[in-house]
Amino acid sequence: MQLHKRDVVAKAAAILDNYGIADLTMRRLARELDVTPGALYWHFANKQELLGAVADQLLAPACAEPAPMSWQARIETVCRGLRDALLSHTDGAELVSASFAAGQSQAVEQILGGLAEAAGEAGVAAAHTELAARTVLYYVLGFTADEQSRMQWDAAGAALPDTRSALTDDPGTRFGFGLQVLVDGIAARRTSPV
Amino acid sequence: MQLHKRDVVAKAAAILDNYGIADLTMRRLARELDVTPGALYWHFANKQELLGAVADQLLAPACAEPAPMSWQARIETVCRGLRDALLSHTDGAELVSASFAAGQSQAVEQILGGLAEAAGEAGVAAAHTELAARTVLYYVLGFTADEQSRMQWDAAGAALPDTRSALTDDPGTRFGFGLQVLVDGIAARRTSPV
DNA sequence: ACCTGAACACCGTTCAAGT
DNA sequence: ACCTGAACACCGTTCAAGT
Repeated sequence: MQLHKRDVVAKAAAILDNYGIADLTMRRLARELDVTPGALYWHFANKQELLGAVADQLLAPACAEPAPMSWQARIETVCRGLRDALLSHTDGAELVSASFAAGQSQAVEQILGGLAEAAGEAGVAAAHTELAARTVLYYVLGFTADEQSRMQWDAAGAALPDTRSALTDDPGTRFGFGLQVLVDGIAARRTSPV
Repeated sequence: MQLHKRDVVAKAAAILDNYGIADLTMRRLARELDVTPGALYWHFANKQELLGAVADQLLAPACAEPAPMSWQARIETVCRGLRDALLSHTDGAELVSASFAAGQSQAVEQILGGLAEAAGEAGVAAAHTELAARTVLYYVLGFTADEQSRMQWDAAGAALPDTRSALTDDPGTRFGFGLQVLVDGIAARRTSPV
């Protein structure tokens, strides 16, 4: 039967989850779909475009507009949602970072828009809201890519020492620290009254 | 004559500068050094280790300990030095990000140490200085990788519109905005008097 | 000790030709 | 319109064998 874009994206996501981004190749994807590599190029211009489609599917849950709330809560909600989405698939942060860098993720642009809006509500000058949004995004992508690569290293390595304290070792708490830094920093950049 | 590590790293840096990271392959590097690809594996365990050595050479100018100054100035100095080093070679930010993610850059760890020290001077609790340092690093790497990939896009594309205002378009100024957000955010995280 | 030769197991992409 | 077959131009890594 016919190959559809959505089947290709779904199989790509499955490979990502089961084997990681290094094994997500056009040839392997074609093999698992029982087609020739060339067939994929009828549906996607190139590998980057295909990866962008996978990234956007992965980010769909993080694109929902949140209910009205304070700008601080909105930034926190968007960032936690983004991190959760990235963590939901193996190498999700790496995939999304690459797609963003290649300008192939419409979903990231949307998330960036939401963050910029929140920065505007915080009182950041209109000319700087986009900068504030990008600053936050770089943090979320950097932190989560790091977190996810450590998870893989840990999974293959020794057991964790049980001297864990939530304040320094729980990834969610660690993530929150940087988030708080950024929220406080944005508050300090306000140029207009709220 | 004999192949030395430093010759390999120097030639790799030259390929990076002239053709970009996509063309920095083990086979091409070997060809330009007039050796067989296998020869490189006598000197380096794998490609990641070699790229780590290139990253560390590139970052050497950013590793100098700065003169005594306020913690704010120190963070700014370290970050500007890091960005300058990344911009000094084509795809420098991408190379360093990859080497850092692979745990192959001793220089990045050193820079991270300097940032953590500055956070400590700012009054951030000892348990959190490393988190603060990473937050800053993710920003510098993310911003600069983005900046550098746009440079390549612009170089191939149309001329820039001349409606440029330094406040929103000069990359150095744009970089400073996020830096200020982080510095102010760290100041807000102080738990002990300075 | 240091390097070659040759192989192994792959890549992304293109495109004439088929159905 | 959609896909195959086959090619093009590559990859990283290993390792017996040479010097």
